Amino acid sequence: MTRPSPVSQSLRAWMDVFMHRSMRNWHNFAKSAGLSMPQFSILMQLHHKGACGVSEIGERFDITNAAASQLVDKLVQSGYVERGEDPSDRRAKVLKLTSSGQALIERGGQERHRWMDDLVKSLSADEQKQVSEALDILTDAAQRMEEKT
Amino acid sequence: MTRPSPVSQSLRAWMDVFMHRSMRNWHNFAKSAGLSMPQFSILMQLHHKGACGVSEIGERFDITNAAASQLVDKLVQSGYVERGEDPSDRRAKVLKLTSSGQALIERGGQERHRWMDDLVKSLSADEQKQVSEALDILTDAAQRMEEKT
DNA sequence: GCATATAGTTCAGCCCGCTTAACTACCAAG
DNA sequence: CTTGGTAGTTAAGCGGGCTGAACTATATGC
Repeated sequence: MTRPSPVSQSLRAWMDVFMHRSMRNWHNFAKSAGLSMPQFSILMQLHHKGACGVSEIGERFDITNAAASQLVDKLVQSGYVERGEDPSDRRAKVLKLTSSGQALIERGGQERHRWMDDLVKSLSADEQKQVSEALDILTDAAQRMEEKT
Repeated sequence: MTRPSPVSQSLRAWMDVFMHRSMRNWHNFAKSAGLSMPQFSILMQLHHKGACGVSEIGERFDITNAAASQLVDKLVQSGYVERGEDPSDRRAKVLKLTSSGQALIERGGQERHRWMDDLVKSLSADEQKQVSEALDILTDAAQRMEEKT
């Protein structure tokens, strides 16, 4: 058992402080929009990764294509997702957020992150710069790791 | 509507990526343990806040006591939670993690930590130092804010 | 052209989470 | 002791997520 590095410890501390609160915000927002968690997760997924097919949804969430198809269908009927044809493969569908879906995700982001603005305001200008740069480094690294999986 | 500062934007970007990843880890781990998300959330709650009664579970997750009672009962039958008597109030129950439940939560924590450690390893030494300092600043600021509320 | 594989849909059926309502057991105040 | 409130359980019923299986339609390799 190797000891975790200082960075890992900082990361864990950060996570422990904020995980619970953010999770609850996220869940409550989905619920208030009349969406189940799986449904909202799909919207998040489309927002993050852009348009994709039904099978990719299934793979991401480790469910069958049947389940993915059914979930997507509900989102289509709710007006949050557009299910278009793929011109290069007439079997495939192209799923993308509608403007309504986009707006929902953005509104969720605003609500979930409002407390972050207050947090940022409590920092000095120098601290803000430092934090900003460091978080960009982390975000880039995390996205690179995500792509590799 | 004021424009978010660069720091806020960095913070939001990071939290988006981080939450997305964390949710998936969490969900997969719960699933692999044969637990639903609500069930696993209750275990997390008990781990974080310690023993409590059934009604407190209901309040935390904004569900009726009936629902809380049913969820808890499943966890008791799975051997993760002990439902004991409260000597000071014979109506109330005292819910706490069994050693098996404790072990499960800790194992879940290790899996999350592994991802973070991998993330840290993908950074240079300079970047690690920078990130570590920044996260400590954030965590301290957050805790100061927590105290004021 | 034909066989096989792939993308997606539909359906029956199951389990789960949740609510309402009815119930037990207990506490606490008059 | 009675009355009213509180902690928790149970049961019926609803809707949601998920699966396996059967199906359509399209793509691809021989």
